[in-house]
Amino acid sequence: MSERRRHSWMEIRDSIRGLILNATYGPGDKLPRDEELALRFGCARSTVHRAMRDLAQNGIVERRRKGGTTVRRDPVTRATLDIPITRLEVEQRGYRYRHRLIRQSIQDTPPSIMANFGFSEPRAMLRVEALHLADNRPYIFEDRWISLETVPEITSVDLTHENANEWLVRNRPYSKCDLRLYARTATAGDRDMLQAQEGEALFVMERTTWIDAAPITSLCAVAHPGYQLFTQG
Amino acid sequence: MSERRRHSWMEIRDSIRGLILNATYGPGDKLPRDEELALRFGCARSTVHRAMRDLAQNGIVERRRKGGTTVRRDPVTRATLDIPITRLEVEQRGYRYRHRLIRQSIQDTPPSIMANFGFSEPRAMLRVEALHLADNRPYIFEDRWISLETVPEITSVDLTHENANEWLVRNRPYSKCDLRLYARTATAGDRDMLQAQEGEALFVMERTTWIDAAPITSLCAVAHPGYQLFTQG
DNA sequence: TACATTAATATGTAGGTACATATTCTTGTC
DNA sequence: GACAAGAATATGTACCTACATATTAATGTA
Repeated sequence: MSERRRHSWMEIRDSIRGLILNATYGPGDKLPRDEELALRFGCARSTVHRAMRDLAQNGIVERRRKGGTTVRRDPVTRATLDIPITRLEVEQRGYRYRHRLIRQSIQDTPPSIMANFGFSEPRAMLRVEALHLADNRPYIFEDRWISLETVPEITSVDLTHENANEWLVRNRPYSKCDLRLYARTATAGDRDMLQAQEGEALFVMERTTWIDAAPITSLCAVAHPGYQLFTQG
Repeated sequence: MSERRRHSWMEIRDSIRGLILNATYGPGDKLPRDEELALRFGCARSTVHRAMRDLAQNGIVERRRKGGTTVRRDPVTRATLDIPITRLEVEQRGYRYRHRLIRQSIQDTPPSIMANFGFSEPRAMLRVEALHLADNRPYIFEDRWISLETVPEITSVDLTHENANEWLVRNRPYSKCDLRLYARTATAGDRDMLQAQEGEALFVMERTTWIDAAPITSLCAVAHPGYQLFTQG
């Protein structure tokens, strides 16, 4: 009698989302337990769980052990940004990539970098300033600080040849990454470095990474005028 | 004899990542099948699968049915951006939120919006221009186009009271979202609208959403000078 | 050789059981 | 009433089996 067809977790997810959409469960409401929903939908709890994980990941619901599942009170637009290594980005646009090391020295971290890492005291780090070029035109200028404690090998890498961006991404995975994006007006310094008109709007990406609690690198990347960052998918 | 302790998928994930990091498997290499790895690590295939899903999601490996798992040739920095509804963003910063409808009319889509949606022909859509304010100071100006076919009810919503941003996010879930971020120089129009100095750098977010293949909305949001977008987590 | 058909295979998913873990709720003690 | 200890409970995970599905590889046919 009870026709037990197999339900895909995406079907279940859409059903649950439907319940939220048609206001059966509104923002802040508690959803039934997984087991209860499984019974109701005629599927296994693991399938409901799979669906719920997806909804939670997409910011639709929040889940807490024992606390149950609640509909998020504040919907968000959640987007995944892929920031490829710069060489690849340049090559994918059909340009020839080049890279120029501008400066490299060991310095104490300034307040901005301390803030990014959450340091209360300055620390000595390797500061690397480099320019990425696309067909010999400036593409991105990066001012990067690298932890000497977490990444001691970096001092023996020839950064004129291999750039720090690539070396780190290939050799130091990170477990945490903070990203900060904003617009900045080009200064006189940018004019020479990025061939930007003074006063032109520049896109800035600040990125700080850690492996567990250990700081790896913090950088401020300023893109050439006209640069766009986008998601696909 | 064979001590079969339970392995968490995160342990397994870290082990696999370790294999990639210490160059046992380099970029482009094919990893062993899940089953083989499960045997090697002494855990269930499902645990390896769980670990692999995480690695795939974070851009470390790529998986294809029958094709197997390969180490991504081009590492990426993957970050999740949460863009809350603007009212919440304002209120979380401790300001009082207000919203002003500037203009509202039905127009044919211009080329830029057609490009965002992938239209080859212009279509009539509802264009809504609105300003979000924080403590009566301009916060974000949005120029939004809403599909009349996908969202017919929108014409009967009073957008002076409830803003389109919130109405849509609460009433129209999207299955696909394209995001485009860049910097733009303030024009004379921005000066009045956003109280920006002419020539100042402004942060722009373009966002286009669909439900399945049906277009919902495409908007261009220009933030006040000094605005920053960041991830946390 | 070119192309369609079929077999082989690695990942993906559904269902189920048992237990782990993090909270919340309850109860006891002062 | 305040606080600590313990019970209750919803989600999270590990393991297993059986199939589903998407591709690649192999095979057959013109």
